[in-house]
Amino acid sequence: MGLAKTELFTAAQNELAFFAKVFGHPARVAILQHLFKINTCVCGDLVNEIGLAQATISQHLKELKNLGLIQGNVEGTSVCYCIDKAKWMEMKKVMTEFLDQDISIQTDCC
Amino acid sequence: MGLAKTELFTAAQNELAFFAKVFGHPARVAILQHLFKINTCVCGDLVNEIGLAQATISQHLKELKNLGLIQGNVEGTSVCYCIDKAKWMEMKKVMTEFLDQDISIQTDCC
DNA sequence: TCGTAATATTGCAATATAGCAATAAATAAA
DNA sequence: TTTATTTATTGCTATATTGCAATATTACGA
Repeated sequence: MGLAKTELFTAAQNELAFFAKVFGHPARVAILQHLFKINTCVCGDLVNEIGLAQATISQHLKELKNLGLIQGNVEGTSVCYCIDKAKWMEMKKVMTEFLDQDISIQTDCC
Repeated sequence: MGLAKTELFTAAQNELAFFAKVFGHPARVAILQHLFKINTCVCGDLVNEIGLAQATISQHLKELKNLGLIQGNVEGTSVCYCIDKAKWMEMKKVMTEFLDQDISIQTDCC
């Protein structure tokens, strides 16, 4: 029904899926990459950088902010966004543990 | 319109989003973890392991297979699934590069 | 105060996703 | 050949997501 049965899974599995979902759209990937590349707060130019409408960018930023991966600081009429490094590290740990689960496996079956 | 404007983004950004999207559901996370944990082909018991209906599991397996992360080998009446290690490594590289982009950043702004 | 600029929110349409019952397909066993 | 077992597919419903135009909000500057 378009609704994941989260109660069937562990908190860790749901958390990982939640993080991964936010990366599941190229616009959010592009936003995060731009924030890292610029290495400073970004006020406004994301709409020009990425070709989507202002309302759409605002929505994607909201999702990233809700997850805690970015922070928004009001500065006059504009809002400056930057990566929340602590949250990024937390997310990275969760993702890396998942990605590295192949390391403990020695044998092959197929 | 429920449709990502992929043409606005680079191939790398779209590829990453494509990989991430498949991890964006706890059932697929659980399936992959089970395959790693068992460390052998899995024939059938995924439906019991995870609490979803057989048709639903089959759909999730199909998505993982389409992406190339798992292989399905027919064995009698059942189909045995296992991780495709080569594809897993390829995916891991793409994801890790994205996750590690914070390493090159020294300063902080906010 | 009024106008301007930047961002957020609302409301809508179109498409995507998740889930499952029912059914189909494939193969092994009797 | 018939039956049982296992997995895939179909068809459907409900919810989620993406995108944008229009509008609201907020704060600065004249």
